[in-house]
Amino acid sequence: MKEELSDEALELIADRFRLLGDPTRLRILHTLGRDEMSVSELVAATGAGQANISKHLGVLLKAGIVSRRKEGLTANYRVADESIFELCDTVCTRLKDQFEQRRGMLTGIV
Amino acid sequence: MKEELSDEALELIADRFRLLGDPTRLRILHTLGRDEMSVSELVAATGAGQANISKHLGVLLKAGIVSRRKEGLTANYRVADESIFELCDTVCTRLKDQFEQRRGMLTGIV
DNA sequence: ACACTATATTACTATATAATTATATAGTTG
DNA sequence: CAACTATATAATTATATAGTAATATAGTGT
Repeated sequence: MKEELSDEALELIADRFRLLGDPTRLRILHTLGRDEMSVSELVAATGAGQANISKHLGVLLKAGIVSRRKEGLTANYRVADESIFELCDTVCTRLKDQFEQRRGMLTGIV
Repeated sequence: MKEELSDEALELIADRFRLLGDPTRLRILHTLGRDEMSVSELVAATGAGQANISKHLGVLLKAGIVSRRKEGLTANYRVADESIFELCDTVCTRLKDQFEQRRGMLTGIV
């Protein structure tokens, strides 16, 4: 039996994928890794603008992918949803396989 | 040691996530499931326009997520990259957990 | 050859959103 | 309180892309 997925459910899932479909957000998440970092640390580490980083962090926070801990003036973020690492690993592995396979299609020609 | 991910690598991974970040494409993939279907079958099953389905299938094909088998006039597609099911399951499970957790935050108030 | 059908492509419109600049907010220090 | 700092927000611009209508392409049957 195939479950019926409603349009709303598909929207929710698509939203989550779209969230991960931005290089700057992936850069933020990869830079954070398992550590906690402040906005300015992320700005320094990624080279992106402060407003841009703040906005992306806001998006990730609202989606529950990161958590925020305020401490005085600084805001410290950390990855709250570790499943994103699994997702990225799956995608990365699959992409490597795919390139390997496509490379294989061309060997023996030259 | 944390691997350094280049901007190009992040782009590739983000591209893949962005590909999955569209409800219509998710609908197509979910409708396909493990079966092979023609474009017109997909059009009928999803309710989307023919041109739209064709375009999305083209995108998915170029990305290697589906494969195409032409048979006379009809084009039959099937999911070629089963890892997408794993990705969707992971996201879906995580979203459910998240909603359950957020629901828990509100219980006992009313 | 002609009509018909299935799919792909093109051109267009509308919408979403990433990046940036400027500004607001709020905590800190003198 | 004034100056300073860190972060967030608003407004703007530019770009990407989803959906659609029209058309092209190509296989099928008469």
